[in-house]
Amino acid sequence: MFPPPPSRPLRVARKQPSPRTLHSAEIELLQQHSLTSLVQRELERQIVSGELASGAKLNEADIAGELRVSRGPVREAFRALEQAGLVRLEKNRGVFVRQVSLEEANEIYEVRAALDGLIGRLAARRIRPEQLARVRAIVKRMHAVGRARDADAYFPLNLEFHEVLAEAAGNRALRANYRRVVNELDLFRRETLVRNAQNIPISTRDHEAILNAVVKGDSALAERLLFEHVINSRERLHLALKNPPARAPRSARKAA
Amino acid sequence: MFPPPPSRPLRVARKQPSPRTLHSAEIELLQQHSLTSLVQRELERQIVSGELASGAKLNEADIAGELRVSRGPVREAFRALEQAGLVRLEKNRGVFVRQVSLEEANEIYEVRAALDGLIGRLAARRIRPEQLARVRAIVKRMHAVGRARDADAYFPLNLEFHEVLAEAAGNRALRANYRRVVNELDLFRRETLVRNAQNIPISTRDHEAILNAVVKGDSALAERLLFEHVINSRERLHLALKNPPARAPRSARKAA
DNA sequence: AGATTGCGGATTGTTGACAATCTGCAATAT
DNA sequence: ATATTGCAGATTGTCAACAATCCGCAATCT
Repeated sequence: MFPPPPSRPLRVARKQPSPRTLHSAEIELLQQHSLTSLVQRELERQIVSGELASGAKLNEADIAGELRVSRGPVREAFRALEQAGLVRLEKNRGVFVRQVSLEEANEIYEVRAALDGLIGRLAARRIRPEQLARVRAIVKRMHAVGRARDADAYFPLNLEFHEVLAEAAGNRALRANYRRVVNELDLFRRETLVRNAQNIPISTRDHEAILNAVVKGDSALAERLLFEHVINSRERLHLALKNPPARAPRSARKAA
Repeated sequence: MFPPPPSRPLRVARKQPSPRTLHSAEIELLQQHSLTSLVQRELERQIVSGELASGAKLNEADIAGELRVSRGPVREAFRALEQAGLVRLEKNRGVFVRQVSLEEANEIYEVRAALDGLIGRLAARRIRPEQLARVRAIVKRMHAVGRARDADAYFPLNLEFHEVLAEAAGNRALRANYRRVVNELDLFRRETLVRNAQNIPISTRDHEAILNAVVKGDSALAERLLFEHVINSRERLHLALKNPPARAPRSARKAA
């Protein structure tokens, strides 16, 4: 096992006798973040992007070495990531990328449905014109992608659709909670790797109906449609898991 | 400023040559928790109990000294508490017990309403007999306390009522999210110190109606009633803030 | 007088070292 | 052959020291 080539260091050069003039914005931005927060962000990125597989073990020393940082900030980042639901800590054993079981995912889906319902209710009333334009554009692209049965292209569009609506709801607490829940569900989806192109037309129809409700400002309808959309997504996921489409459905990877 | 008398140490005696026999349960329980998790739990307790006032500054060295622990575990606990929404970190400045503004509280109330709605929907279907008995008993005590206009006694009953329902919903992810949200709201309520005895009868009537819906297993009704109960609580809070009952309403304490 | 600059103490950020625990494997015993 | 014991290396938990930053106050300048 070779030590990976040390990637770009996170460190914000401690001593900065460099005469190069920094614009004040740059200075403040760099000074704002501690090493811990940078490590946290980087690990979060690697986890949600799938670079770090579900269930993978995170070695303190290795990560510290790769990011050119001592173990302290890494440990602090671990504590934050645990609260965020992205990793699991086992005392004296190590930390692992969280594995979300089907049962957990089912529960999380319900929470997400409730939050998405509220998002619909609020967004229908508060969405701003430029946000509405973005949603329209996304749905338009969904149609194109759907005709091509391109599941890989559809996936990020789906995320973006819901992201814009969450923003349009104009409630920061709601958005923060929503993000956390979606992150956890992504952990599960990444593990199961189920992306059924068959469902794209159904999903797109859902999105179109939601968009229409938001356009009309019908908050009750938008709420109901979004809630049901999430629950239906869950059911479609169950079906896909029972009838594995082509690839293996559940690679029950354990910790390394 | 005298150094506070060092309270009981958290430390789980490193070397334990003590011959006293420990029951296996004790051993496992102590070994399970790292100092970090114990510090975290202790600080969380102090914050939600109000021992640490909203906005108070938490000094690493002081806390470490009081708990007989080095600064490392304290810093790790801070990171976890930040993600839990209980403290705010300012780089190179320190950590402070989070202050929840009225605007934030309004947003959080909406999130709580959505989660409580889901709790009602699920609890109406899944509540078990002994949980139902507990809810009945709580509502009964609420009536007694309400007749006495005893706001201090009513407050914990209110918490317990919702806690039991959250448990009855039988969804761990929901319960975890709900707890976090309620914690944040408690932060706000503790700051405003509004406990209006006038509202007890109204609140109790709400709870009774919710209980009836749950008994009937009417999930749609329970969902609606719980959602509206939370929103109405928020409105009552607004009224109480506008018409300060007796004591000063908003003691805008800044950091120490 | 009011604003600015320059210490000095206090506090936070980071690091490396040490202690404790776990894991895997080999040696031994049954 | 199987189970148990006892290392040795690797990994995590904790700590104390060092570096960097911030804050308040006095000295200085305009």
